[in-house]
Amino acid sequence: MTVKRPDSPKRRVTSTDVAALANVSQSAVSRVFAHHPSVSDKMRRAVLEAARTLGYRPNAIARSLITQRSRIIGVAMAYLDNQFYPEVLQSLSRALQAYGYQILLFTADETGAADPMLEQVLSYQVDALLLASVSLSSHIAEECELAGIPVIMFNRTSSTPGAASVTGDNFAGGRQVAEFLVAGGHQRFAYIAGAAESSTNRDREAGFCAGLAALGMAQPMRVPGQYDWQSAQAGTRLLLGRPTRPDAIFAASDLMAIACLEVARTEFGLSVPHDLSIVGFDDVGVARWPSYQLTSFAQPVEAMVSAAVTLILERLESLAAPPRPIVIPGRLIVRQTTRHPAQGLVVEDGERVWRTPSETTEGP
Amino acid sequence: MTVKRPDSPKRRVTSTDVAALANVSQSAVSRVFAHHPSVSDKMRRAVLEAARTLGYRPNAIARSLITQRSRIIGVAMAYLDNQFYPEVLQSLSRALQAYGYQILLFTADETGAADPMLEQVLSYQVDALLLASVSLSSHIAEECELAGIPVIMFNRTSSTPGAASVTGDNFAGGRQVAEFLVAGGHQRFAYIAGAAESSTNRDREAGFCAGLAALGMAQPMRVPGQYDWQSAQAGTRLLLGRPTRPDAIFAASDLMAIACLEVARTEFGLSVPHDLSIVGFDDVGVARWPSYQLTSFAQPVEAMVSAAVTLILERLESLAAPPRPIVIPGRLIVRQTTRHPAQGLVVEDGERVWRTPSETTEGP
DNA sequence: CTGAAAGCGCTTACAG
DNA sequence: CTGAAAGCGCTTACAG
Repeated sequence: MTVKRPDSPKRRVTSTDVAALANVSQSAVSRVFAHHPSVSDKMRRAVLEAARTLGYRPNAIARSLITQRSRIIGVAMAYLDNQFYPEVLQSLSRALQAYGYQILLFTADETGAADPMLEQVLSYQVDALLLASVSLSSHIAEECELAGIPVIMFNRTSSTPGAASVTGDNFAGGRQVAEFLVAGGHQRFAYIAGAAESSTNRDREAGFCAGLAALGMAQPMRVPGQYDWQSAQAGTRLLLGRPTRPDAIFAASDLMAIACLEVARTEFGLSVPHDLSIVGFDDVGVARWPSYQLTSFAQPVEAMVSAAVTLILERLESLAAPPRPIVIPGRLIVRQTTRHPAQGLVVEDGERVWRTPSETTEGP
Repeated sequence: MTVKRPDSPKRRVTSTDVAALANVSQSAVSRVFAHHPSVSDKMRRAVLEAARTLGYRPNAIARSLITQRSRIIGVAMAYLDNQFYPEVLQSLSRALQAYGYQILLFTADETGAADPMLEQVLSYQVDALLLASVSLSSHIAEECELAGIPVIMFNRTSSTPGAASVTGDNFAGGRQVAEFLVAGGHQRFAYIAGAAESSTNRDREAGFCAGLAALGMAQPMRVPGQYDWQSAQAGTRLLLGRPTRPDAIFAASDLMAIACLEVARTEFGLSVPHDLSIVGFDDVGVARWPSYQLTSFAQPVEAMVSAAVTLILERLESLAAPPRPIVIPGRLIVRQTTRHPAQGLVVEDGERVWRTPSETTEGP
């Protein structure tokens, strides 16, 4: 009644094979590779030698089945053309590998439909799911939590209060951008929105509007967007085609800010920042490229990733920790796409940074 | 003698639970979810309803253990700051998901050490490994093949003859760049190299040199590089600081070409392409950005990914197919960073493309 | 079409 | 410290 195997090219080496060669029990082999304390040196040596001879590696699949832990973290991500996400992915992968966890990558399909993905996530018994796509509905998160899989939102929040999430300080970022632009003497503000349903867009926009309002400025002109190049391009054309155009545009992401900058320069012949100031959000690598030198509110990838890893480990390796939202503070990095206020700029780590009056203790 | 489970928050629903509720055998549940043909409609309905009630999903880990197939493809990648790789990752993920395969992502650590990664790849019983990092040694490929795991090289070749690989046409690409630049009337050529040990760099450089030689031109000046921004920047400074500087630079990747372009413009005040022509390789998204408009040899990501998926499926789902190298042809996309020859440009899919004299049938 | 049972390769309580 | 054995949740040949 042996189960027939689909033509496996070669049988893999198992702990039983190693045990036979080393003349010990299969349990002993298992104990050696699990670094179980009660193993004699003699046995350890025998097992390791036999394992080396045969080229044995423990089968993580079998281990997962019995331990109920796959040491696999599902990561759902989209928008890989926004450089922020590859940066996160690389950093996250390194951080998790350091703790012995691997990443099973899920990307949304063209339609953005999350349900086929959900089935896979649940099937593969991932230990936790990191949801890093703004467009994926919270539904998937609820289903996973229901199935006992911890969900960590990344660069987004959940509608569920108290859910685990890591975000930059989107509201404060938006507000700082407003304060910075007002201090720089700008008069007519505009906002190029990210995806309407995303928490990042909602908070960045709310912060920007609140900041302007607090300083007695009119609310910004607003064009819709989707966190992509196309929509930012279209939005910029709309804004700059108006009879009285804005003199400061805040775009919901760096990618969108760069699209805006390109349109302003090449299609409208504007000089940035002389005719128009532009601010982005994320501070991705391209923001530093000489042709752009984009002023941007920095989301610190490393700190956000560390926080996410902390949340994951808390949920997996201890019972005590309740899920919670973590907000990572950021800084407004001031480069060449904005007219600058006379005061309030300080240098940190070789970058010029804006400090809002409330934050700085230096008087005039 | 029940194995104690580390405090699992909730027991997951198994096929046995579903069987009990539906009053059928566990095998029946398994057959329904495996789409086994011999299942009565009545039973199928009963099972599916019970499954829905309980929120059952088959456990892919358990399935993997018995079928000896994880339906997981390991993907080893680095250089995620080179936009080419995120594009590949996104496309590959979609393509594999369509066939029911998932991606387990491995990234090289800071030291570039591949061995810890190797252990993980082998442990997780991936069905195949796609090696997409130029810096990872072929050693890891050999170990995997030895363990019965098919390895597909992506955007690199293997020293092992006949190994499975997918690459752009690096040699032809380099040669076309040479022919194009010579046709454009350039005189002094330079090459900014990618990582010295990489097959992509070797072939691109060899093609470029061969193309120049065939047209009776002197060999290019050469500066070393690492496929990154820093080295391209440094290399460009070296090249442009010479008493007789090149009038055409071919960089081994778009990322390097853009770094080169930035240095030429901002540090040397050169006008591109008036004073200097620059050509990249890959045709990533940023190459199309208005500030760059980079002439670049395009590696078609979709076609390369399709070929990789084909190779993977051939190895996994049929015995017949021997591993083989696949070379995907590319096109030299002509934009604004090069002086153009009077003839030989055609328009395809809205892009200007260079056709070498040997390829085109149109007379003068 | 359906069920009972073996077995995938491990971990771990139990007994010595 | 060590071994025999149960069991993780499936798939599948076998028998009916």
